[in-house]
Amino acid sequence: MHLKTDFVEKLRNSGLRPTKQRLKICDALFNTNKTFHFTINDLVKIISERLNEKISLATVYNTVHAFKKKGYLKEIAVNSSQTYFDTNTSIHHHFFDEKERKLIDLENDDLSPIKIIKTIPGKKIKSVEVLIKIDSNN
Amino acid sequence: MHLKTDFVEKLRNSGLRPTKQRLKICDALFNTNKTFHFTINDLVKIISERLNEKISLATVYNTVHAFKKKGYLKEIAVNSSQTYFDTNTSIHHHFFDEKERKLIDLENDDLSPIKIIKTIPGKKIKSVEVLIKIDSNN
DNA sequence: ATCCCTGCAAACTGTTTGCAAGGCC
DNA sequence: GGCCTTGCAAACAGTTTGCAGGGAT
Repeated sequence: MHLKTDFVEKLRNSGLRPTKQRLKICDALFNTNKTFHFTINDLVKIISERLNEKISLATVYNTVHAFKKKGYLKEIAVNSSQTYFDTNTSIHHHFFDEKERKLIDLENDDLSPIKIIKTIPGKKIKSVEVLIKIDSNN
Repeated sequence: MHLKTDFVEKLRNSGLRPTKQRLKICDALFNTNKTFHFTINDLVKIISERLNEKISLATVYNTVHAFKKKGYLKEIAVNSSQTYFDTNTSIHHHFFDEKERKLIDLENDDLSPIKIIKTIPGKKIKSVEVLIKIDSNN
């Protein structure tokens, strides 16, 4: 588990002031061993329900974007109605459960390696994302 | 190239009435040998600029969704700010040029085959999408 | 003291919906 | 005639922005 002082340092090191709100958001996002996936809405709910705190929506957006820019969060393209974020910033891929509207990590071994043969002149690859949509059997 | 009567039949066969608006949209989307990628906005522009026609936004949305439901269009998850559609409904993957905001098809040979080892109990795979974001070299 | 950050409300973008008028069968 | 479709405007959801007050350094 992480200590509050870790977060303070983490923020300071990235040039972000360790405000009360940002520390709460760190607490909600990173104070766990496992990575997780969330929308802004999820995060607001977690903050208000689990941490019993109220942080302005604008601040949550600001902070999530700041964290993304600093590389602490990754954005996942799922569909156009909601933006999903992932606390696991390493290269990995996802299942998306359409019914539950939830992302599930794929480990490296869960997928054959992806080799891209085609290249586009003057362009370089920035990211490779595999999204596997799943649904109930019935 | 397609004849107008082809579109009339196509629509009728899928239980959609061949209205003037839908035929125009067919004309804009399918009257070409090559597949293409578009947002609703792109489509509205094409209709008004190239075909010199004005179709209500609601109708464009209705029609695109109807075509998608009938399997004539595929939706591509790129990011959360805009929905992209593809007239190529076969299984294939994409580059997304972040600067140009444009999709580029990958042919089957352009990518190593994707094997998914992991399974989720009670769930089946509905689709597999690979999105490769690219950007300028400099 | 300075500059950054927060919170509120208003604004904005892309999309959906309700409903009356019109078009297809 | 009956039902489907269109078009407009209003509504809506998620996100962004402007700005005044508050907090960190």
